[in-house]
Amino acid sequence: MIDPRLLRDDPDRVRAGQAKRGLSADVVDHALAADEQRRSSIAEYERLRAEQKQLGKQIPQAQGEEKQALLERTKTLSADVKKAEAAQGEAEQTYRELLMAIPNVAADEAPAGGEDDYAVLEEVGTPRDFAAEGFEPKDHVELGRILGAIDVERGAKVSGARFYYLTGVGADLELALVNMAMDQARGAGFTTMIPPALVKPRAMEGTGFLGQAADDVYRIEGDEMYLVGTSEVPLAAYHSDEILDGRSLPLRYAAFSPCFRKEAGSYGKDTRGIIRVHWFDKVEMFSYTTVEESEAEHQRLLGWEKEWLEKLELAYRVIDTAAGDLGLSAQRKFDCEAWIPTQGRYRELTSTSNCTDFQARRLDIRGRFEDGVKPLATLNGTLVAIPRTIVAILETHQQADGSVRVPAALQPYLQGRKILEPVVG
RNA sequence: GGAGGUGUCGCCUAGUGGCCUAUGGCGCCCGCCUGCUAAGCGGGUUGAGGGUUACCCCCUCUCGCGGGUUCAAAUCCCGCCACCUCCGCCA
Repeated sequence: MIDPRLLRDDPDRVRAGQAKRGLSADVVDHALAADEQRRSSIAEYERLRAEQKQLGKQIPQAQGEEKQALLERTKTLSADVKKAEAAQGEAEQTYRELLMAIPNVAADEAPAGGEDDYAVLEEVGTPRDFAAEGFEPKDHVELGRILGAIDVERGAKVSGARFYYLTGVGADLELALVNMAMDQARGAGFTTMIPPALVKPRAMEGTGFLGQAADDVYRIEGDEMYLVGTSEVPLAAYHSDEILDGRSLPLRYAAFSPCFRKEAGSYGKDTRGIIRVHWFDKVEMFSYTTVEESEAEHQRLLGWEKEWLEKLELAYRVIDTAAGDLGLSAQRKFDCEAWIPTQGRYRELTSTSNCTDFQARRLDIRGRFEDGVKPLATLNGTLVAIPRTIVAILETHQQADGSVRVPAALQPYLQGRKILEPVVG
């Protein structure tokens, strides 16, 4: 939810924000009108209610006919108050729905436009030149089969398309990556977390995943529950309805959790392998801080993501996502994209978003500071999304014989293995 | 899933229809006192919204949440949620 103050005092900024995302500004005008309506209905209700309270006080003291007259008047007043209250509630809800539909105002620095209008901030490392080395790289599905690491056929048999089993060294790889990521996060001062992956509507709604993103969310039939698409959801909702001590900030959490995505609208995209799947595990970083500090915190999250990719010895680039490709809650987003040899292009491995006070307003997360109580800022960033990271590692570090070199930093987490050897021909 | 109990301000707590504009304590903040500290004394201390706006001030809502009864609800009634105890089931 954007700051209602901003909408009222500077609606042009909000309109500009809509335009930058390629969205209509109509909702802004509708929300402004609803705000007017809401305020006048509040005034009307409060006027009647004050009168009712005033008269109510006189009744116990009144006697006889005077009392009868008062009772007569308050009886009709009582009905008016009820009506006014209902009208106010309705106006309030209309306003709130419109306000909630407005996405966070993109940062000035974020590029305008859609998916393809990102800005490349930097490229780190050099994509490996397999032609120069004299062999054709195998893709991760083939490598996964040779190593006995990934079983997509049985994943499809048991759970359907876009499911997989990690087996043997594949399973070992996930556990190694998770432990390594958690060690890095712990070392950076994060509190480690294992959050629930099944949440109530409030958490989903509060993080902005029930708007246009709702198609991508699994809902549990018969219960008002959702499977999270990222642990950002339970981590943001963790402190909902709380007022945190401003001196305790920033609060940083790193969570390991499964993630579930319907991938609606992605039919035909990335159908091969485990680049795009309905379920995967992830270690996610999450920060609570002040709006003023959020930009610096965003850079720190990006820094930890880069540190992570460098330890895995991957070639990657950082992009500044265009406004139209930001989630509802985000004001700015950086993606780290690793080079995938068999695709000949960079693919998103991690992503970090600054949601400023957008989610905090929806979830009622505030901080107490010397100058009062204010909504906090929330930020999230991927440390490791398992399947894509495995894809990048296998494809990047493969050798001509189908074996895969283990990056030095990962070796201690893989029982000291330096090479993953093929188990089938 | 069944039965019973509980839910009041950061924490504990008083409050059984109008004098609740919610009590008292702890903690916290400000001040006084004081070699230092502690103690003592005085004051302050839920949050949201509206009006007004330099500051102040006024009003409404907020006793787990939502309805209802009533001129009037923390208080009575109904539903929901959370926690506790017991039973059943279960990894």
